[in-house]
Amino acid sequence: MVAGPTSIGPGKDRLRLWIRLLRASRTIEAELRERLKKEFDTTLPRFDVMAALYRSPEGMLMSDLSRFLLVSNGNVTGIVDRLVSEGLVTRARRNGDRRTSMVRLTEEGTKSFATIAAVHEGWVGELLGGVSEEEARRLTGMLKSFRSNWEGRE
Amino acid sequence: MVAGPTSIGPGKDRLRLWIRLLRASRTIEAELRERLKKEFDTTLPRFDVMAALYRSPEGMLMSDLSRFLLVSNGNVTGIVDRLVSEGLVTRARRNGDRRTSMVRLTEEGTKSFATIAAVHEGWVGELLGGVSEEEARRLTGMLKSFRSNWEGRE
DNA sequence: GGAAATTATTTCAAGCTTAAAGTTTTATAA
DNA sequence: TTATAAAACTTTAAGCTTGAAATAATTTCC
Repeated sequence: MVAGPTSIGPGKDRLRLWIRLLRASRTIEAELRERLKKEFDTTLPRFDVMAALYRSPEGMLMSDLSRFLLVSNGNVTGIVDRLVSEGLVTRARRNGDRRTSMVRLTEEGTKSFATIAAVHEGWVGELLGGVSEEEARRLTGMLKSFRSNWEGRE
Repeated sequence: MVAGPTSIGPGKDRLRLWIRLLRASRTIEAELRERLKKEFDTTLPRFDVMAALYRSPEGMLMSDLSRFLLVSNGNVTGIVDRLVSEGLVTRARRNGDRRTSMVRLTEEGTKSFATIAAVHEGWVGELLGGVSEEEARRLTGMLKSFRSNWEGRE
């Protein structure tokens, strides 16, 4: 998936784009993962879950998290389990629907995330330093559009 | 890593770009992974390794593979182990340097990959259909540049 | 009301992934 | 030489990831 096109033809430019896209995101992701580990002894998936919860102080259901983060249900279960055992997150059973539980950041989790997020934003700024803010806005716009074609069919 | 910015400020546009980039590649990657599983009973990492080997009929060392695919050494060991056990790849010890072994596609592996790659290219064309070929070339160019800033330091 | 379907979540097995530690082989250099 | 370092690779432990199966609670509808 990270290799170059194996043939030439009509789809060639889109294939090249996809390979670039994947290499770029993997490279940046690897660097961020390494720094999160070294500087804060945490992981990207934990960071992702905490980021989602930080935006929803009222809490999120497990299924909200999995939908929002584009990962499977079972995956979220494990990550939340670990965050709970580290005291960064709570799972509160609900009276209304006893199948579900509300996941929230603890006070410690909130403080911890705020610290990490500030540094993280700086890292991203650094790693994407080759793109001007203006160019970043244009690229963002392009990326916004290109999913709509096929997503949400079936 | 997939959530939106948690603050506003100077790095905001780059952070937005990074989040878009990651969401886009994760969405496409997930779709491709699912199709590879359903249609060919294989996985993305296996496909990646085979794609790399397909470009190098003379073979690749394990370390070549790991460098090219941007993954760790130990990771490649496991994937190649499975490909070998499936008869798609061979590991040939070398006379010159007995620490290393040359990894090559078998005849079956070559045929299998060619089939899958053709279909795969079509999928990418479909999934990136919202981007014109012209636009794809421009985006590719932009992505090409934006790593050079920080990569290869230290 | 009660069977049947749906929804929310967890569990499980298999595989992917990394960093770190271990093994074997080759290169360096005193 | 022959110790020491370096290189190539594998192994290991821990965690991430998925899809499928299992569990439990709620809703639907006869």
